[in-house]
Amino acid sequence: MLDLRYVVDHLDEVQAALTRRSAAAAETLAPIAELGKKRRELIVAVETKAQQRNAANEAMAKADKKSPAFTEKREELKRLSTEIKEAEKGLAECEAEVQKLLAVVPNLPDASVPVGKGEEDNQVVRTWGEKPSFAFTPKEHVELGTALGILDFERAAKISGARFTVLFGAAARLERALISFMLDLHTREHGYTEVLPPFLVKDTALYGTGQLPKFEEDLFKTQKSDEGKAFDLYLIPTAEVPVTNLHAEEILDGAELPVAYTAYTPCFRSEAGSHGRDVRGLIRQHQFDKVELVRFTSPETSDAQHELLTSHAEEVLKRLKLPYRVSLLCTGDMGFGAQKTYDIEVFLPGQGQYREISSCSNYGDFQARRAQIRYRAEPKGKARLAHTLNGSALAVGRTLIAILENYQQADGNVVVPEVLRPFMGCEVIRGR
RNA sequence: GGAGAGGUGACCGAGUGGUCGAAGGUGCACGAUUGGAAAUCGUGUGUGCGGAAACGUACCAAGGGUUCGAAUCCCUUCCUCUCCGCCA
Repeated sequence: MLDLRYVVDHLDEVQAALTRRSAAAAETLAPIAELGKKRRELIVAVETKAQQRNAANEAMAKADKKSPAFTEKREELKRLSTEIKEAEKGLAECEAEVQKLLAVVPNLPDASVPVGKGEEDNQVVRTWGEKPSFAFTPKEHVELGTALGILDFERAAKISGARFTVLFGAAARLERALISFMLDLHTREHGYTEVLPPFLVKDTALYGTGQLPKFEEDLFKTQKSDEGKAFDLYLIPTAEVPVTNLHAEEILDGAELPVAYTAYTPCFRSEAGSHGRDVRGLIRQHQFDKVELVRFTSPETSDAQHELLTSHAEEVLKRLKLPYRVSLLCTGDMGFGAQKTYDIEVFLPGQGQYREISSCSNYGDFQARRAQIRYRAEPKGKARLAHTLNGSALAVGRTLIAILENYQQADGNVVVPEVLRPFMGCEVIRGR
């Protein structure tokens, strides 16, 4: 969420910045600023009256309760009190209105983010690794996995419908190996603390990270209701939600920054708008595994921390010897809350193209303001909003695909990347 | 699921209608003392909002109500703890 005060006081500047991302979003700013001004006026009005009431009440406390003056004063205060309640109601409505509007305004893009409409305007900033060469036509993971009997889409559909997959044998084990490998790397070498958070969260947590109120249709919501007692939790779409909210409404000790967490969780997405895209295989699923990195930093260091976090995600691909490239997303392709995002795309020989396997974003104070995540740089200093960052490192299912496609052999078997062999207990996947 | 007890500041804990943003303690910060430290003493120590500031205002789980006035009384919800039941 943007800072209301800043929007009111620097409307032109904020409008210009947001226009780079979306003209439509920028148009909502003027009415917000108007309401912001109105809000200030209402606050002054309410507080002036409250001050009168408080002073009068103090006098009442000392007055003789039987005197006629007391009775008279009481009547007067009754009126004032009613007035205050009215005024407070108006203020609350104004406040609610402005919050409602502000809650759906996306973050301002960082100055270094290129302006663009969509994917095609993203900038490739670096490429790593050699694309493998094959003496045969490389297959896609669906074909490979199905032939090996380790990926089963039909049975998944029987149980759960479209966009689910059953992993058997070596694939299930590979998934688990990847999770362990990634977590070990991040905890032992990159300094992250491992977290295993709840997979069901309250709406407030989703509001904190920005999925709500605007993107409810992408989420799965539980509905256990009995006799008026609601149990309305959402399945997490990413570990970012519970992990970032770990420090919601907290004031962190500046000396402990940056705080770095890594978490494995399954992720659940209804992907309501994605009908027809990536229908085959496990690229786009309702449920998938992901290892996430989350960092809490000071504003001064968040850019450097963003580069660092991205490098941690890249390191996973380097160790697995999977070719990839890193793109700086343009304003039109960035997520709602991000101020700057790098996508890491892995090369999939079967598809003959790069596909997203990680997205690493700096959210600035956008999430911190929503979730009230603050820190104190000096022991007696003022509490300031922290910056939050997160990135996938990596999306496990897509990593599994990348391994199948990049390490496939002419006979349809798949060589296990060296670093995973201790976890897999074998060098080649030959079937279940 | 049944029965009971609670939710007060960084923490512990007092406070049953006005003088309470809240005693006392711990912790923390600064100062004094000391060769240095411990101990001791003194001072300070929440957050948001409005304001250039002075200051004002709001907040004692959350929301609503009673009252001129609520941390204190009433209602609802949420959460925590104890015992029993159920359960991986």
